[in-house]
Amino acid sequence: MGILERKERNKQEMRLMILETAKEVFIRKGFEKTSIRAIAEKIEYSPATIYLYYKDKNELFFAVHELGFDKLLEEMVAAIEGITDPFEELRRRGYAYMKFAFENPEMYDLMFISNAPMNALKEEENWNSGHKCFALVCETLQRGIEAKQLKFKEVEIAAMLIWSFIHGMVSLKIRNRFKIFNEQTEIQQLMTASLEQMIELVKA
Amino acid sequence: MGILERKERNKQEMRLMILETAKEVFIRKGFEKTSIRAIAEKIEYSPATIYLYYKDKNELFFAVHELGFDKLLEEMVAAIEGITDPFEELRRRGYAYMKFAFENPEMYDLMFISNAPMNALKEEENWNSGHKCFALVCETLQRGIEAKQLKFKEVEIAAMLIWSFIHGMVSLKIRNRFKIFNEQTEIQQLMTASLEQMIELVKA
DNA sequence: TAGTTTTGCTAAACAGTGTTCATTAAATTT
DNA sequence: AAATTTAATGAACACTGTTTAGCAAAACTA
Repeated sequence: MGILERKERNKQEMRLMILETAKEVFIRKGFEKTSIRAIAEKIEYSPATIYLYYKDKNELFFAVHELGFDKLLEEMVAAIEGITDPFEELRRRGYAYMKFAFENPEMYDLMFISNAPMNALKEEENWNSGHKCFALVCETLQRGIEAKQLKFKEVEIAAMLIWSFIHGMVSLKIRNRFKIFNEQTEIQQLMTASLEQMIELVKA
Repeated sequence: MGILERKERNKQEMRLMILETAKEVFIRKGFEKTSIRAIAEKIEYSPATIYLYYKDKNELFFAVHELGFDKLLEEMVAAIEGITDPFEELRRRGYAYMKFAFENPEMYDLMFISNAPMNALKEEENWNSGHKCFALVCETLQRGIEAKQLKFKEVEIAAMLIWSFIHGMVSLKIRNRFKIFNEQTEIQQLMTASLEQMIELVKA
């Protein structure tokens, strides 16, 4: 039955085309300003067609946000290449996370700030994309705690504290709240210094 | 010229009515889902009338977000009533900030997560509402540093670190990213424990 | 091969959004 | 009483996400 296979292949190709176009438009124009119609025009299909492949806009952008997690995961793995010291791992992963956010602000926004992808997540499902990244950080923290290099006792608390801090910093930057600082303050520099300070604070 | 005065008064009353109604609708339905038309219906005026008092939706919600800052400021001041120890001040203000976010999640969202109010802020203007709150925290931190109760040397770094951490935690909660944790994890409890851990970490 | 069914797609519409503007009705001034 | 200023609006514009009836082309069946 080669026909069915070809059809399935075409379907997947179409899904991919929509997905990549959505990603491209979304990164260029931002999530809020990206319309289904704009994506449809770019792939030269009618807007209604998109709804044959994705349930709604939230579901489409959930798929896009998963692409972001693939990339982040990759970079979080690459960040500790050749490293064995858990503490150094933590530092590198902290910087890698921040770097990702700086280089892909729109994608970071969709992944960790925007409501869209979480609205597509049904109550009983769990957030697999998130889980994988989170597990990596937890492993690093766990080893750091076991090696007594960190002033933490519980991984959960450590994970929440570290993640919240970096996410807070990055999201305040992305959503423009660092206007609160003095005009001449070099924000990016201050962010790096804060991350360094945080690393210093958790060192046992 | 009593007529002109009455007119000015009426104008201010109208602005206030729009503002308070906007606040009410927004807190109930969330920012994105609050429409100018819904506010107009509630005050029994046409949607166009709102545009005679506020330039656009962003400007109206900028005004609403300022109400939030008035309240937060109040609570940040009240939080340290009768306290003189800078370290205890920091703890109380940390909890007060978190409590505010918990009790007014929609308002917190508008104040610190949503794009809307910052879009209403012209490039040359500065964010006064934010500044006042920020100054309070900086004072507390400054005194803590001077009293050598904190492991910080620079207020800017301290402020960014502490604020980013609490904001990160609160915003990850509000935007549903703590789904990343185990299902049975008691998030609110973990958040308190993390805040306590953080306070412990910065203690000199 | 001819007829039937299935598939993939779309035009058009629905119900909503923020925003603008000519027009009206009322209040104020002359 | 007439002219002017002001406040408010109805109706429209240009969008948005989403649904649905209908239409060709492809696939299947006789």
